Amino acid sequence: MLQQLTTLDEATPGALRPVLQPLPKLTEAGARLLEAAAALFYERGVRAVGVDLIAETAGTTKKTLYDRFGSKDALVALYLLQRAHRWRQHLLTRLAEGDDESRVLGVFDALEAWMGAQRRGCAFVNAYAELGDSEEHPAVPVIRAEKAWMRALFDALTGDIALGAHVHLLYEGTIVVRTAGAGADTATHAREAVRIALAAGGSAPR
Amino acid sequence: MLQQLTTLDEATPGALRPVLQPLPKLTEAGARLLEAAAALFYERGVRAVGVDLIAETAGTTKKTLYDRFGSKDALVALYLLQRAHRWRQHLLTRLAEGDDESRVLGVFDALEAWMGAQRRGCAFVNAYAELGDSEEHPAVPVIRAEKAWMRALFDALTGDIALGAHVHLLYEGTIVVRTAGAGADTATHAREAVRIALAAGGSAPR
DNA sequence: AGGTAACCATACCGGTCTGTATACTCGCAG
DNA sequence: CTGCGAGTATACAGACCGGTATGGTTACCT
Repeated sequence: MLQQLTTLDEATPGALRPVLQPLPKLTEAGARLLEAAAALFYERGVRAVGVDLIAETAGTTKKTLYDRFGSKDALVALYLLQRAHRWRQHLLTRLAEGDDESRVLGVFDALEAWMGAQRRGCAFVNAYAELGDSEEHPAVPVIRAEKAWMRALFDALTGDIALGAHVHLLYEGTIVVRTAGAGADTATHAREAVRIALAAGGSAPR
Repeated sequence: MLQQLTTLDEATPGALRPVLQPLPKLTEAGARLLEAAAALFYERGVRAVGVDLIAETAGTTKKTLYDRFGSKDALVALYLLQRAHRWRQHLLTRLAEGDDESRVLGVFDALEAWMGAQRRGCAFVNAYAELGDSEEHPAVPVIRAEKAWMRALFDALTGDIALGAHVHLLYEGTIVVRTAGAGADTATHAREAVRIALAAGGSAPR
């Protein structure tokens, strides 16, 4: 089952295939640049962070940045690609060692653990919001692929398309409300909502 | 009931009170500026739009913009305030003339009608994503108030806090998935999810 | 007639943006 | 020992940013 999940991307349409491509190998300074960019992009937003700051934070120069990544847009896309990679690793690790009663609820546990230290919500939603109407930005397919992957995950975990869609809506809603909302009890309500959805879904969670 | 909803803000904590303040009266050029800013902000994002462009689009000057609004930040906050105002008006109008079977589902119908022509998702979530770590931005309380208002609306419509939270998660998730997701069947799945939540909530929708 | 608020037009400020260019050092493999 | 990839350092281009300053022109109100 988990083996199937880790290769879930290959079952998705061709447009989403690149997401599975292994992350490109980076030089030493390149890795520092991506790490610095990721932290800054997530915390302040991709438009609010300039390449000068990224290079300085990484202890290197703009020259190296452009030699390695070509453009800021490409760096943004790679940042999201790496983040998706890490989130899936975190998720699948948690699901592997989760208790058997419900892997679906395990996703929400993993989300809670993941977001515990991160106050800025979903990096993909944030990036999409900032890209505006530039639909041709290289990060857009990465964002869409991430959402499609999560939806496919819930479909697989619940074994039902409607139920998967329901839980996926709860998943995305949870992130939004936890971030921009006020409620501190979001996690509790989300878990209860998932239980209700699963109970009404007819099939027991696998 | 609807009378109660229209004054829902007054029941919220003091911090959210300013949201109820009537929209300030604008001069002629001021109104054009706000209208131009609203369209540009929503379509391209608040950071991507400069005050020069806003003034030019409105057929006026930066001088007038700063005379009327004081700062770009204040203009952003007012843009969101006006948008919240219009969304609530749209929503309450639709709920008033909705069929009796379920006002909760009516919210999702109103959302569908509202978002039909708008491709950029939730203006509040987008703005929050762009503001980054500047928590002192004047738009932040407007955003939080909007989410709190929607949550309070669902609480009132369902008559149950847990159920209101559940439906609110579905509501926020629907916007995200419809925008950044791929699924075209989001509306159908969302309605079905709401029906399940209501059926399991115990109390019939009012 | 006088005052005032609104508006238009234009120029400017310091700063920042992405991206490029030049010149140098270092380690290493052929 | 030579060539080259990688990295450092600095400077610069051209555009754009939010915000300010100056001045002139309506329209309305008392």
